[in-house]
Amino acid sequence: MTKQELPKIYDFKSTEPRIYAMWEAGGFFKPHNDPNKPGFDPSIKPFVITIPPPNVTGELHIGHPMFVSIEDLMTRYHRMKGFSTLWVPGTDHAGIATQLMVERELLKTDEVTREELGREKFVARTWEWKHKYGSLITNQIRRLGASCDWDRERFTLDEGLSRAVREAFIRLYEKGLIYRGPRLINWSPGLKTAVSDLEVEYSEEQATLYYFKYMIAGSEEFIPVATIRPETILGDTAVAVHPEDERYKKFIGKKVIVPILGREIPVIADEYVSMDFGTGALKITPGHDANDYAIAHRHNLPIISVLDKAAKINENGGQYQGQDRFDCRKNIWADMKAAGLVIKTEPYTTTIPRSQRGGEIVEPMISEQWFVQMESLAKAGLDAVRDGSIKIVPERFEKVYFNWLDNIKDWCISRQLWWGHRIPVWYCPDNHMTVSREDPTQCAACGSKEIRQDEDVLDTWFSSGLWPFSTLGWPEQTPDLKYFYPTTYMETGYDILFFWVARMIMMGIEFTGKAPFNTVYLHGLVRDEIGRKISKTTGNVIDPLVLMDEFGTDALRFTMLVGSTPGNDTNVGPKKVESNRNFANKIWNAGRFVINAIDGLDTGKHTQADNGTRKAQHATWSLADSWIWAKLQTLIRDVERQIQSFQYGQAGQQIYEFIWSDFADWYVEIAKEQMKNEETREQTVVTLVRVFDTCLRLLHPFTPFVTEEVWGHLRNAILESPIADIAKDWPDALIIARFPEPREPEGWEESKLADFTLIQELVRSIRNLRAEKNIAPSKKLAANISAGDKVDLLKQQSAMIAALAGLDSSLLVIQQSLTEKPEDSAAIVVGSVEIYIPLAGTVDLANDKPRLEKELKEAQSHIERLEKLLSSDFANKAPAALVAKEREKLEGYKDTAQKLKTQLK
RNA sequence: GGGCGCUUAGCUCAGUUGGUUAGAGCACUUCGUUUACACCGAAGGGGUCGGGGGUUCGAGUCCCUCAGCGCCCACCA
Repeated sequence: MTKQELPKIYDFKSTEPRIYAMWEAGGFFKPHNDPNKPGFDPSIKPFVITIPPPNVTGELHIGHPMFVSIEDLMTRYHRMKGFSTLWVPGTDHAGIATQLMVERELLKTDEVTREELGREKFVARTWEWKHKYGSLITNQIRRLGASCDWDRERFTLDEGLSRAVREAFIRLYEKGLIYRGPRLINWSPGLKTAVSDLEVEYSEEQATLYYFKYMIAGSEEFIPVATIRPETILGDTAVAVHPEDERYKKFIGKKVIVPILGREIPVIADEYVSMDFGTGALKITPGHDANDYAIAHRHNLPIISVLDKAAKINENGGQYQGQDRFDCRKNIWADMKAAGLVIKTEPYTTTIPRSQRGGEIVEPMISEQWFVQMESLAKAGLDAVRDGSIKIVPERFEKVYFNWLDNIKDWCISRQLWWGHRIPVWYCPDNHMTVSREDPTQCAACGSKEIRQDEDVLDTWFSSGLWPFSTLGWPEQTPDLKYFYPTTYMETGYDILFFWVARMIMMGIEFTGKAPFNTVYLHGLVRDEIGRKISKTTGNVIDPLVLMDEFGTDALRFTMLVGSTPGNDTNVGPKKVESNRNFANKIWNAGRFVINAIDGLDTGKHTQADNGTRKAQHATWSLADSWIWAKLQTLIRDVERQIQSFQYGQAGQQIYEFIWSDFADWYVEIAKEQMKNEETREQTVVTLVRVFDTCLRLLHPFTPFVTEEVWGHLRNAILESPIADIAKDWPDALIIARFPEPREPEGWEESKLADFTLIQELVRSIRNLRAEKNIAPSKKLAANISAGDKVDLLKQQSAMIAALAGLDSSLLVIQQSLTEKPEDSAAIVVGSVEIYIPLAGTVDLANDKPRLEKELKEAQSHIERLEKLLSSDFANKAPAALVAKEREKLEGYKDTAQKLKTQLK
């Protein structure tokens, strides 16, 4: 492939699908060491991630690129490191979300509700939906470049995982950790199902506090009580006061009359009641309030439910029966007012419990549900993190995790939904329970054939909690499970630490005896360009598909990775993605340049030195060759260290800067010069190739598409060139190439770095002068250089300096010291080096003085600072090397200052 | 009521064993279409690192404290 055939602009649109198809068809996403295949070697270390399964009916949102970018980076990095790498993909049945979606669709197309359709048909319908649209999200995940082993794709409701769910339920049940019973739970009236504590969100809202009278039976006296939910008065079974409260002590043990209903209920004493809050008296509604429920238990109070499943007042609500909870609130208050029981109302800010899904107000209600007893599970989960079996990144989330598990409550796992894993419990007419791994045909206790299965399904998170091992075949001891479990990293958002991560840990330990992963990496949430939470109502939704269409997948991925740090939220907007699109294009064009350089090599003229021989030829390298190679070694070390410590953003940033600033802006420009010379040409191309190849390898986990594409072209170009040996052990695709390792010892050729930095400074100063003096870039300048002890270096590098700074080589004089100061020249001073640019006639040199004075002033301020520093305790207490470095700097500035002073005389 | 995070250039953010002129992208100014790239290049301008105190030879980085913003957890009617 020659330059003409490669377009100037990287065409990600046609490249990405082609590259992905190539990877997938090539089997590159599969672990190279597969326990199901002959030749399996158990001693090879696996690296495993199970994907946080997206909702099967979901569509790509901006959160997906975040986790895919990170997990794919982790996966690709380890694959390139030689691990037998497996990223298990899959989807979640997402009970409520999916059911709602299908219900909505059903209503629209068929105008029937799910109840009208019936359970069996509805579930069938949902499966249809899943088959039809389930691949939408996985294809979108593919588009992000995810290198998952799609042959191992799983679904939480598929046969194997359903078996796992049933096994897990039964084991917990047999252990006595699962129980069923009426408890106060959070009820979602719209969805008509119980939800767990975690699914309730509390929002601060303006509400009204209603003050009213609880009349003492047979008396004109009353106890004032306040409530936010007057309709719950219907379910009151006591009024509680503090035992020490002088105001109400006399009423303890007496009866009060429930407004409107006229029931008599006791006045009780309980220390829970705070005397200095509200009226100091508390109405007790055990059926609809968690605290009241607890108090009722202490005092053996009856429990009255007044709401039905739709949150309408039930038969216990007397005349209000059938009213909606909020209508009842108004009506009962009006009636109480009429009865003279009302004291006052006042505005009040309080926390309102709302359903995480849909946002409706959730009601605490008594209901028959299934629970998992969490205490022992939580303890094991705590220990695993405490003893270091599991590490959480960033560490601060460990505290959050501990805090939650330390205060854990039993988990309500039953949901009154149809889409999900049905609870594997059957009842006979005598209400014997049969709990079974296989669907039973008769009651285990009485043999009755008339058994019916529990109507409820399990909380979606119950099956997700098994994900790291259920996807690998558990409860079967499959080869996959034996080799790939426990998995390595669990990467997900901090927002589901409790929902998912904690439960996977607890269930993993419970069922497999092992922590399901050794590291939890938590990423932050994606916010919009100015840091607002993304929501449909704000209208700031960012569609990743649009971003990919416009800027390419690599650009989006790089944006996600760079500038974000573990556990912190990230702002994303099109501008960032655009600048990273430019980066992809930069890589493309750097590639074009290198390929072009290879194509320029003349087969006849070049010896076929092999790679090893070239490696030994450092002595023949130019300063620039050594410099870029030395910087590359540092880069490799830094990137390795950063990836190991999960600083992916930093790693990406460093590679970016190396490619753009060091390689493209400096080395490539120098290479253009070096390639003009037959003697340095081949070596230059070899350096270009080796450095650029390393860059592509380093970058591949970040921006897989463009690196793979360019690398392919590069490889082809090399293989057809006289330096083909360089690529002779390269694999077919970059995705399976080895990740770079340092090739030289630390600190290799450090002196070259300093030498090159001096050249850079000189070149910059000359360019600066040109800019300041408004000298046309095309104008070649003459220069006299007094180089002092750098004379040999500058003489050797004169061609390079001339080329980079736009000097005329034939008018470039470099001497140790000039015999006399050139007239009519602008002077530049860098340390001991003085450069004179004759500018007579072109510019007015009279006004050159301020420039030099400014520089002198600057140098002097440095001298002052450094002298102060070096005369302080710093000189005695700081590491010697550091002190020496500062001394050297001081000498440099002194040189500069002194020379500038002479200039100014 | 507890806990956590953030506060660094006009904007959005990096800056992990404390090391001495604090970085990037975008935006801005000037110049430039030199055969990798104008999705580019060159040269610039711009920051008392939220305030105060402390530890240290040395603090954006560690400790204390205050302030503002945000998040999580929590049973006060």
